Amino acid sequence: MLNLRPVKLLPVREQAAASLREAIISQSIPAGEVLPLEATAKALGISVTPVREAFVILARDGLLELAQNRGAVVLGMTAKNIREHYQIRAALESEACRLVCEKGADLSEIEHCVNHLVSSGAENYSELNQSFHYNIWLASGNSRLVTMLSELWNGLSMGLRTTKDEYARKSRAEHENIFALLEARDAMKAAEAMRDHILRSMNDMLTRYTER
Amino acid sequence: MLNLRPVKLLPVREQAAASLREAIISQSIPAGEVLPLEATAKALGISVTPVREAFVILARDGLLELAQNRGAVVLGMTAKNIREHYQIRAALESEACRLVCEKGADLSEIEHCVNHLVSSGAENYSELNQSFHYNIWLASGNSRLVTMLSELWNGLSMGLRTTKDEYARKSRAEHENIFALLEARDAMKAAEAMRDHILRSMNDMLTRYTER
DNA sequence: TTCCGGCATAATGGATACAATCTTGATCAT
DNA sequence: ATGATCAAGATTGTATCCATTATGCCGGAA
Repeated sequence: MLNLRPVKLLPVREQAAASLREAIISQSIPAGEVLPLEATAKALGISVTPVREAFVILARDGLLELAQNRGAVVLGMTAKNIREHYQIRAALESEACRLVCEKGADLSEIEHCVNHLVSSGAENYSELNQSFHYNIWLASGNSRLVTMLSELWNGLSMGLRTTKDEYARKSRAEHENIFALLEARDAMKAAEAMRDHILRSMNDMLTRYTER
Repeated sequence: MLNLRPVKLLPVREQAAASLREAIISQSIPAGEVLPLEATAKALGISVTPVREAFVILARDGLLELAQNRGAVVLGMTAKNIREHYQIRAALESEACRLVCEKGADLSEIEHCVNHLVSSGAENYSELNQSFHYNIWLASGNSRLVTMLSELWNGLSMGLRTTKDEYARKSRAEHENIFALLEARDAMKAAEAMRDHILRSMNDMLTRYTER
């Protein structure tokens, strides 16, 4: 018989964290705002306990600050924030490249992503881009690295999607270059290329955020 | 008049997290154990609400796993765990060195630590070592990096203190070398030296953990 | 007017009690 | 021995309650 029982979803704290994350990075909730405990619980249709846990998660993700007796303050995307975020990503992702080279990991998934990125149009660029990076993290074999980078990605990178074609084209070329270096198992150069790739997109974001 | 009111300590959730962290990394609580909610709350002399938040914190630190409806499971210090931990530290700390060089940060605090490390005995090696690393993080100017590395340090490095003199001597020489490269503002070499330093201590830890 | 201090309100941090759901282990029949 | 049933215990989420603390307003003094 068909089992129609609803699948067990993520814990409520995770769902709440996801909802709030979405709202914060899309700036539906402006920076500086404080999130009242009961009000947000009511708004999400849940009780306060999982909301507290969600606040802890988001604070660890760098999206909130839990100030003493003053509640959860939404942190804005200041230039400093963006810079710090990308510097950390650069460090971790270049380490991932190094590990991939050193352990001679399988590259077929990564190659797949690169090929799609080159051939397909720009409409699903964002997903393919994420997929490319994610598969490198996976291939590094360091699961802790994967979770940390996933959290970072959710924390800010998701809210800072590149839309300009110009950037997408540059990115694509860099992806091909990185893949070639991974294939050559050149740990140093691959790590350096990834670092440059991420720091360049950091600069793109910074100009986009300051020029408006 | 003298103010004898007790200073406001950290939130209870942080204290609880610290206590449990200590217990886990010192292996007072063996790996695989599950931490019952009410029992731990009672053991810590607090209520369950902050304990839940502490569990979330420790799960993010990689010391616990929050399994669906099965509570908080203590994760052990397997070789894989240690390797992943140090690889991430290596990435972040070498990035810190790079940033210190690039921005030409003030090195006086770091120099101070090195001098003390060289001159003083081995009894307080651990604190001086931590202080050396911490001041590099600070000098990088990336506050997010500081918090992440602090959490990592609390998560595992604290529980894996080096005691052997042999290691301490090697470490000291490496610290001097790193400082010299920082002073020379040689970002590449300083980053590489820090990376090697941390990966070497990783290997020391791995042999210590597998040889017993 | 401007600045300072006290007071009242409101919200947080934490405690506690409780309902519902899930895991688990033991019992029992096949 | 194997497999299903079922009861006990734990977790997850809900609902309040209380003490402490931040904050804003108001009034008085310089």
